[in-house]
Amino acid sequence: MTSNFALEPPSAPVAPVHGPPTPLGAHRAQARALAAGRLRERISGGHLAPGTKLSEHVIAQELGVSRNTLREAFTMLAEESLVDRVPNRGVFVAHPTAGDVREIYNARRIIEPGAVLWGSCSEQVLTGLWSVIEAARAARAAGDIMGMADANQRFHRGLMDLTGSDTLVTTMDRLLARMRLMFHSMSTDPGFHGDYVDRNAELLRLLEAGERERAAESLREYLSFAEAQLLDHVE
Amino acid sequence: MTSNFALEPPSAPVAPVHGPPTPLGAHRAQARALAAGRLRERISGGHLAPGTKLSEHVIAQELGVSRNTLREAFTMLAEESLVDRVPNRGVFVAHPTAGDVREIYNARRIIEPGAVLWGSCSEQVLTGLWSVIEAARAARAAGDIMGMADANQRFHRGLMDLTGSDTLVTTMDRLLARMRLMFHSMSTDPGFHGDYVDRNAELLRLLEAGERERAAESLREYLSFAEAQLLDHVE
DNA sequence: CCGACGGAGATTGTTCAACAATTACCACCG
DNA sequence: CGGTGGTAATTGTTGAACAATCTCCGTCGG
Repeated sequence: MTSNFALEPPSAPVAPVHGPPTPLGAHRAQARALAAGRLRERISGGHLAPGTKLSEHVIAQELGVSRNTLREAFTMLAEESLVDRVPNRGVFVAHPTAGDVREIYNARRIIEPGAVLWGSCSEQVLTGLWSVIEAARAARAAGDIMGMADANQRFHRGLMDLTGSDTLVTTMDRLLARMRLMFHSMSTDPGFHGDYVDRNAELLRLLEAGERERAAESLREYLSFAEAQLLDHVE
Repeated sequence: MTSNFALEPPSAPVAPVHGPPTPLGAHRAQARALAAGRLRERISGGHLAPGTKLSEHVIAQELGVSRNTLREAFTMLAEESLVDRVPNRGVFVAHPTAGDVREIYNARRIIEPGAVLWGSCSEQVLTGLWSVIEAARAARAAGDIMGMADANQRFHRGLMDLTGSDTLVTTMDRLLARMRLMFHSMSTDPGFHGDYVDRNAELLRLLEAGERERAAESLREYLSFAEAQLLDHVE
């Protein structure tokens, strides 16, 4: 049980070692990532309700992977806060509470206005954002609630492209994935994503006009409003 | 090989299931978290140089865990970007490039000034930050380079407490952990963390005085300066 | 001398089977 | 009706096994 873990030579704490020569081929099936992806889809898609227990034996069989591989997938999803791991009890689809809503919006109220205020507005990113607005309008015209919600999430994710940081894009992706968990319990609510489209468009207009402070402040209000609306539905 | 994955009933996509009854005891040893923690220490502490290959067989033996458990730990560390996983080649201690430096600072230039500009300055957080400044000054007086670097990191981590968001605190923790990987290659540089102490103190003074915009802008300049300095050393 | 070729050995990706510890379920009993 | 005990199921972890892949090294040909 006493593991010394003496990998490095005592005389030279930082040994000069050459890293991964070249990140080449990656053909062999990566069961872990595939399993995690399948579960992610199911969870984000609302096919697995929050709180659902994910039995190792059952899911492993359904996904066609071994229990060990599935456990690695669970480890990934747990790090993404998509599932909760309760020791000796199992893995459960995350069940966001009111506290989680506040937590998520506390984060969004920093990074989204930050991206708007300090990001770099490349032509490419802006046109991308406008195309998302267009998709949202089309969805609204078609009365496609799911499409509106989806476009709204893509818009906020797209804001992170202003930062040029993969870290922030990933952080936002995970935040939005957690939000999706809640949406599926209330997506039937008519007009829930109603005027978001116009507010997003207005935000983008301000941003393009160089009125960043106004855009950021507007976004912060928007987020607080959305948070309050969400908290109402979570009680 | 064809896995249907038909857990949920087709008629009721969102099945009502009760979540984890109560997140109670957690006594049984969690080898995975312990192994990940040990490795995290070794990596962040600079005892494992960037690029070092982490052999499953060797590390598993040294940590006293099975190869499967170690793999779960690797999965955690990979999600934290502390190690790189190269398919069929192995796991390597992350080796930040110049691009990674830019990536990290692009993120920090958003969330840190965001926290300063929009966070809530509770008395508790402010005194905490002042105590970190104090520790930094003590370290500087003692000529303790490591202590200064450590206090500097604790300061920037402490800024995230202004946001009240665990997500952002965790994000910053991971960014700083990646930064540490680079520092160990250059920590001997005299005066590398020299005037950071005073700049942090000035930042905190501005924040306390309610001059948030000035504080945020000052922090952004500071971060760009640090980034440039770091990029010099990475070539 | 140098580079292509090839094969043996080591390492990773994944699975399976097993066991102790813990939990869940349920019948029994006061 | 509530506590109690026991059995079955589940999780945490291990060890061994196997195919696929990579690494290394010696050989051969130019």
